[in-house]
This record gives sequence, C-alpha cells and structure tokens, in this order.
Amino acid sequence: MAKVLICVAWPYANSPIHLGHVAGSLLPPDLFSRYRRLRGDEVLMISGSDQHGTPITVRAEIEKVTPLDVAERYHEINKKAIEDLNIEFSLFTKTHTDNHFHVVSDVFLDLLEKGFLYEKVTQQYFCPNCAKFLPDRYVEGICPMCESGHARGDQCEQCGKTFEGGELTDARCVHCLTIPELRETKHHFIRLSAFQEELIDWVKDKQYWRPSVQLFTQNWLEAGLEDRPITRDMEWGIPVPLPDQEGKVIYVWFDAVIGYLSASIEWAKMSGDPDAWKEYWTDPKIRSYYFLGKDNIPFHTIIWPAILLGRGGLNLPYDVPANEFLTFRGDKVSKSRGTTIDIPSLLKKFEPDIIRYYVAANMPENKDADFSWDDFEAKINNELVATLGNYYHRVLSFTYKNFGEVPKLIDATEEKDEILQAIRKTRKSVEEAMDNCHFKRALKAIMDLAQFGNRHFDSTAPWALIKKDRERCGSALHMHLMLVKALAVLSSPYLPTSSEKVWKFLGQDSTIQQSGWSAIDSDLPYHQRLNESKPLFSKIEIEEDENDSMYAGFETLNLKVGRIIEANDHPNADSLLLLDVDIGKKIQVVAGLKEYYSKEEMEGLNVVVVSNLKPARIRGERSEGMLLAADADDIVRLVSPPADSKPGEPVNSGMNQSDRTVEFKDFQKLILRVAEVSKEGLDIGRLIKASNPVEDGSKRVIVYMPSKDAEEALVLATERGPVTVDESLPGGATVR
RNA sequence: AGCGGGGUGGGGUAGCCAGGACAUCCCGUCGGGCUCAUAACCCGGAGACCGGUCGUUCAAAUCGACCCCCCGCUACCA
Repeated sequence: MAKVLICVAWPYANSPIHLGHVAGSLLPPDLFSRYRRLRGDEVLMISGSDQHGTPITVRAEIEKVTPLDVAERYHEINKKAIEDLNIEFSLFTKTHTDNHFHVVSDVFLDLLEKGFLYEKVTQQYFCPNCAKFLPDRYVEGICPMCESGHARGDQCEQCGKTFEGGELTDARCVHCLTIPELRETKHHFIRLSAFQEELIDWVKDKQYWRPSVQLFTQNWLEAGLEDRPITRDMEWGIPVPLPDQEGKVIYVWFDAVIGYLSASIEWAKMSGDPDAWKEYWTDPKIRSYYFLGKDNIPFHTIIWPAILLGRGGLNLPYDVPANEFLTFRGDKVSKSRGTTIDIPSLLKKFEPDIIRYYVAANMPENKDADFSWDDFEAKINNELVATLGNYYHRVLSFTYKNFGEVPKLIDATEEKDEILQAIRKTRKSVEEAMDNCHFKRALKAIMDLAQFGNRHFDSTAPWALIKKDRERCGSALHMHLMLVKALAVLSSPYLPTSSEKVWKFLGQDSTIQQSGWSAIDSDLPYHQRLNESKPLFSKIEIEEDENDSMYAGFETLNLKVGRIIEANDHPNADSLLLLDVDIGKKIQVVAGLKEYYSKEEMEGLNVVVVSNLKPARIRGERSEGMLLAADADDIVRLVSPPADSKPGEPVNSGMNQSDRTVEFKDFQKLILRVAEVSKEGLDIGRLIKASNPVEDGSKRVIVYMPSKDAEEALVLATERGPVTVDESLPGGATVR
C-alpha cells in the first residue's frame, strides 16, 4: 500500500466549467485516484476554485456586484458540477479562505527572508479616468523597441520584449482609451533566475514525462528565466503581508499554485490530524501527480517547482501528465445543436457515467481531440450501450431467468481457462495503462474484453445449450458472470454508478469500493442469489436545431457599403493606409493595401466593409472595420458593391445581420471566395450552386461558403444586386 | 509571416520516441449467421501505395532533409 498526492489544476471562478475542463484536467485525476484507491492506496486529491485575478473583477464590474459575489457564485456552481459528475476530491476548496491567505503569506514571507524576493520600483500606468492602476493587459501602446502597435503594458507581443513598465509609446487605457499617467510603484519580484540550474537538473531525468511536457519545459528553461513580479496594484486578492503595502495584492498566478499546499493543510485540519499533510509533501517516497491542460504547463513545471525549491523541504512534482485540448470546431458554434457543453446543463440531459465514458474515450492525451455531437452520440450508442451495456444485460438477464442464482462451475472446461485468461490479460494491460496515466488506452482494453465476452457468449450459445445440457450451460454462464464481475470492477473508475449497479445484480453484498481491485478475478460463490437486471444504459438521441441556418456563420457578420472619404499614410507603417470611411457614420480603418492602391485611386471608392469587427489598434492607430478585398497571389482587388449603392446600405444577401461585434479570428474562420458566374452555376475552381439568384450580368461575384466542401454557397448582395470584383481574379480566389 | 501540434482505408483513430513478416481498433458500407439481449450481438468481404519528394538502411508509417496541407497561439492579415 502506498500513498499518492494528486493535485488538480484549479478551475477559474468566472464561468461554469465545461467539457474541456473535464477532459483536460478533472476526469483524468479522478480515474487515477479511483484506480489507486481500488488497489488499496491512500490518495489525497485536492483542488479548488481559483478566485482572484483581474477577469473576475472585470466580470463583477459588468454585473455591478462585488468580485467576491462572482467568485463565490462560480465556486458553488463548479463545486456542485464536479460532485454531480462523481469526481471525488478529498477536498475541493477555494483560494478566498483564511487558511489560503495564511499559507500564501507564509510562503511569501519565507521567500522574502531567504532573499528570493526583492522589491523594485517600477513605473506603472494609472488611469485617472478609471481611477486605478491598470493591469498590464489593459494598457496598449507602441513598443519602443520594434514599434509594433501591439504592445501591452508589460510585454510586446511582436518582439517579445518585456518592459520595466512605463516604456510604452502612446499608451492608452483599454477601457476608456484615454491616456493613462505613469506612477511610481514598488513591487516584489521573484528571483526565478536563481533556480534555473536546479530546475534544469531536475527536469533532465524526467524521461517518463509525456514528451510534449518534458520538451516544452526543457526548452523554456534553456531559454533562460526572467524574474517576475508577484504583486499587483489592485484590491481583489491576497494583501501583501507587509506594512506599507496598502492597495497591493499577490499576483494570482503566485497565489493559485500555492493552493495545492494550502488545500492539503486545510484537508489535514478537517480530517482531525493537522499534521497529516506533511507526509504527503515531505516523504520523498510519496509521489505527486499534477493534472492540467497544456496551457498550464509552465506554471507547474517551472514556477511552482521554483517556489517549492525556494521554500525547501517539500516534494517537487513527480509527474505532470498534461492533456491537450478538447476542441469544438467540428460543430458550428456552440448553439447549433442540442445542448451547450457546460457541465451543469450537460448534466441535466445525461447521466454522469455517460459523460464520463465519452470524455474518457475521446480524451486528448496525445493530441487535440475534437468534440462533436455526432461523435458523442455514436460513441455512447455503439460502444457503451451496444457493446458493454448489452453484454452485461444479456448475461445477467439470461442467467437470472433460467437459474436465478450463480450456477455451478464444472471443473476443467475449456471456457473456464479461456475466460480467466482473457480477464487476466486485460487486468494486466489495464494496470499498465493506468499506472502510466494512459486512460484512453485502459478503457480500450476494457471494451475489448466486453467484445470478447460477446463473441464468446455467441459461440457458446447458452440459449441452445440449455436445452441439451443444463449443467454445462450453467457452468458457461458462471464464467460469463465472472467476466461481468471483472468488467464491473475494471470499469468502475470510469463508470462508478453503473458498475455498482452491476455489482448489485450479481447479488454481491459489498460494494466494489469495499471489495477492491482483486475482485476482478476472485471466485464467485455458487448459489449466490442474483437480482433481476435492467439495462444499464439507454441510447441517446441528439436533436438537430432546425432553426439554425446553414449560413449561421455569415449571420455573425454585419457587412455594409462604405465610401472611402480620405486616404492617408499610416504614420508608423510602410505598407498600411489610414482610411476614413463613410458607412452611414464615419469610421477609421487601417488597411494593408498600399502596395495595390494609390491614395488617389481609393478616395471616393465604394467598398464593402465588415462593420462589426472588434476594433483593434494596428501599429498604434485605431481600426474599426475592414474592407473586403479579393486576393490571388499578387493581385489584390477591393470588392465593389452594386452601382448606385449608398454608404451604410446593408450587404446581407437577404439574411439577418449581427449587431454584436465579432472577433477578428472568428471572422477569419469564415470562408469567402470569388466565384465566376456561368450558365452551369458558380465556378470557384469547381462548380457549386448559388443559394440566391445572380440576375444581372455580373461576371465575378463573392460567395460565402458554409464549409470548405459545401455544394451550395451564398452570393453576397445588397438589395440592388450582387457584390462584384475585378475580372482579373480567378474563381476560387480568397476574400478577406 | 513566426512558433507549437498534426496529416494513417468514406469519417474517427492506434502504432511512430527504442525501424522488420498480412498496418490497429471504432463507426459507416456490402454479404452472411444468430435470436439470449436495448433493430442488439457474432462472422466474413470490399476499401489505405501510412500528405508529397528525396535520402539513410538488408528493411521505414516509424529515422533525416526539403516541400504541401490542416489546426492552435502570435502578428505591419483589418
């Protein structure tokens, strides 16, 4: 028997957890800990809500409530969702507790005393209009090094330079776009550089880590560690535990990772032995596992280990089996079918075991996995219901009906050996996979065993055998009950609820939890009464949302006719133009068209404008929209609305238009193409159909494609007619 | 454009790090079987030159180089 510490990344308390959290960091540790407990190990599994940080205060401002309200609300929602999913933590706490405040303060003071923290005066932006210091991500300006317009308060996104603070050119408050002032402020920095060598040595022998985690960490470390500030000027968070530090709190990333330690301490207090946590953190034989998504790797393989090294005497992570992402791109947006994928609403529709099965079967262990409702439906119905559920049910119901108890086993039959062998083989491969956190592989082995059961059941044909030789039939069924028992135990980390149900059908007094892992191939008592079984899983059906248009993507846009009033050179960029465009109102647009159009050519031109793009600063100048232009290698031409169009007229092709802003990257996912009009249809390199008519004699039109291989596309048009483009462009040319 | 991750029968995947005999499994499809079971289950067939090219090797899906494509992040894409 061993002890294990399982640490799970803390979900951020500003929204409900969704399937991505479950696949990335929540389900794997639960599978692991249930498995280890079954094998008789003692597990301490902890996590909690990450409740501090700017996004929560922003949300609170919007809702006009306190940050605490937001943080507590989502803590409760997520805690419940996690419990309802049957994910069993020793403790799922939160960062806004006295205990956590104390532990973080302790660590802070300890590192300070040891010289791993130092105070440094920096220039920080303060917005007089908003009356507060601005977090770095809420200041934008021009990078002094590379002159990129995409610099944030602490770092330039273009060249990667980090600033001491206050070095930005033309800084702006992102909220109100006014000019913030610089104020001197002192902050504590952690001397990460002091741990570099030690960390490199530590990571070197982590060959058993997932390659992506190990490599990523190694590269990061070899690139060199920079000291990072660990305090901020804001109210929401853990106050810096020193005099004269009003208005300063500990930066959320420093605060959150310490949660692993504070939660362990809190758990120990609650369990009645306040020192119980120590063993888990100091006994070098006790391994610690950290489960998280790949975005979280550096915090757990560099920063947290650095803090632990600074503190001294505490175990560093043994393994960090980070998962990739569960993506949602296969399904057009989230609302398009059935349910959304946040856990509280998912649980209203599906049993936890169903969700657990799907997530485990589609777990992004080695690469991103894609979620789709089709896949969800198929995996549940074909694998869980048809293979495993059906096998359970045919064995249990047939035996119950014909014997009502566990029938007698005749010695030395072939099937006895065959089935026992199959069970043991599966047990071995499941153990091997589980020990190495390969949960998808272990589940596969279990399903293979269920299929073996089905096959064997078919070839034995008990329904025929019972008429000829009741005793031999009973003996065969005995072995199938053994197999059912094995499957129930093996799968219980994945399907805790239904496995216990099977256990009851088998007439067992105890639970699987009590019986333990060895029950996989233990004997079944003859004559043990069976209980009448019911099917464990039923097929699911996911309805299509009929209201959803094929062109939902197009409807996220708001296209308008625009007229270019004035074109000027961008002050800080060679290839960009600054345009004033009339779209019913005057907006400023930055366009990368200088190579293709002269200023004179552009002035007065009618164009099509994406009017609901989220405004951005391009090299320091505000851009409030973009002009649609077709692009084929070295030819770039603006697309033209029909003649006589007036600025501000919608280009909606008869569809709805969105009044919400759209992110540039979401806009980019939409497919717009040039199409050559012919009698046969539209040519975009292949022939497709048009959903709306092209009545006039236009030769080149612009189409919106719902997907890359769609057979039908929507022609961009106003009420006056379709949008056209210069004939030098071939069909299929992209439009952006 | 930069960085990271991928491209394996119609769809989804395993294998790749530690190269070798018919390339795995699920779904779909075609044909058959069975009737205990939730139109389930079981058997068999068709279907992949393992993104492309070149190379290393007796031998490459697996190693190397270059190229193409997809995805994520980042961007003087707007």
